[in-house]
Amino acid sequence: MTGYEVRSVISETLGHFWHESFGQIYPALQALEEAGHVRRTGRGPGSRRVAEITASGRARLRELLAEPVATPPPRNGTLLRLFFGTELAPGAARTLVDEAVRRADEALAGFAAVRAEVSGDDSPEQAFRTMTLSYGEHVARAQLAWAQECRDALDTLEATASDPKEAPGAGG
Amino acid sequence: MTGYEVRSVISETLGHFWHESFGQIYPALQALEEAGHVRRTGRGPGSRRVAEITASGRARLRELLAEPVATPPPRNGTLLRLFFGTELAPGAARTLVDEAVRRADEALAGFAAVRAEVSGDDSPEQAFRTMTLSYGEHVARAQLAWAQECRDALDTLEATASDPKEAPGAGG
DNA sequence: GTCATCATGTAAACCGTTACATGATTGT
DNA sequence: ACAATCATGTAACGGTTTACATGATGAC
Repeated sequence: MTGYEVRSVISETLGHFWHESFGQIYPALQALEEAGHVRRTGRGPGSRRVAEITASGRARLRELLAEPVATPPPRNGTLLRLFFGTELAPGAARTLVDEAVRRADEALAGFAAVRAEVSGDDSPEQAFRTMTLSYGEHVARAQLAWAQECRDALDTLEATASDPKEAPGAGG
Repeated sequence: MTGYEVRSVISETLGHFWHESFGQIYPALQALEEAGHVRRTGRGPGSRRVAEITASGRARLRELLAEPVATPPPRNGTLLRLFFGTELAPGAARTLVDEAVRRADEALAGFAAVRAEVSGDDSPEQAFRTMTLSYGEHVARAQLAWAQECRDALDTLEATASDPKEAPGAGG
């Protein structure tokens, strides 16, 4: 694969849970070549340099995969804004929730397409790929359910705000 | 609040979706003071410098909260390792899933404690706080359901690997 | 007295994105 | 011709963590 192809495959196949930019990939490829973890051809047509993993590269991959999972500090911009909901302009909270729905719907549509592609294959590789896919589906569905709950909560909030004396749901 | 307290409140209240380190907080507090967005007392007992938000600070907060939500490129270490499941040592995939279960269980326990604390209050602030809490709960439950699915898939994978001729679930 | 916690700050290191610079190939 | 895409790289910039340095307060 070329560096360019590495990036395509990452965004197409791991896109919903991983990301690498060219600024990471090309220097990494050079370092890996120097370390003997990949072999690269000279420049071919279109300046392409095809890289191939070596035995030591595969060993290094296994080493890295065996390292403990790093859980980076969370930063969820939607929740941060929602937390400060009382400082938001009217309707802004609802917009945030609507955007979350749109993102989750889009994600689910993408996952459905991949599902259709990979179904029928029962190799171990596909089993593992299906697990990562399923994670995305579960989380996206959870986000949709949560968003619906939020919409209801925002309805209640608006109702009580415009009609402070009434108990919510008691009509008016 | 002191910078130290800001950090405590962030990790206690927003901990499941946001994080700030001292290296961010203290320089930020200085910049905010210079910009007139916070007012700070001189050094009190224990060297504490108490900061308070100003009107312009609150305006700035609203400005920042109105900015579009940035969605950083995803990087999920667990899924990355699982994707390369065939390169993993035997049992490593299961360990990853088990760890995910432990993390989700811990998170849910923490959420339950907060739920108990904030229940009964129906102020707008609490409504928004409950939304962020509920997000954590929905996602954590989705992760648990996913993990159970993964365990089943790993069982099937191990069964077919040790007994390649048998159809999965046909007994033997 | 000493330990944990409260408290403030600085600086180096790290990681990663983004913008830039450049050029080949392919389709229209 | 020209645009889109393929392709490789470098460098600046920005945000964050981590480590370090320092000291007060309160509990035991």
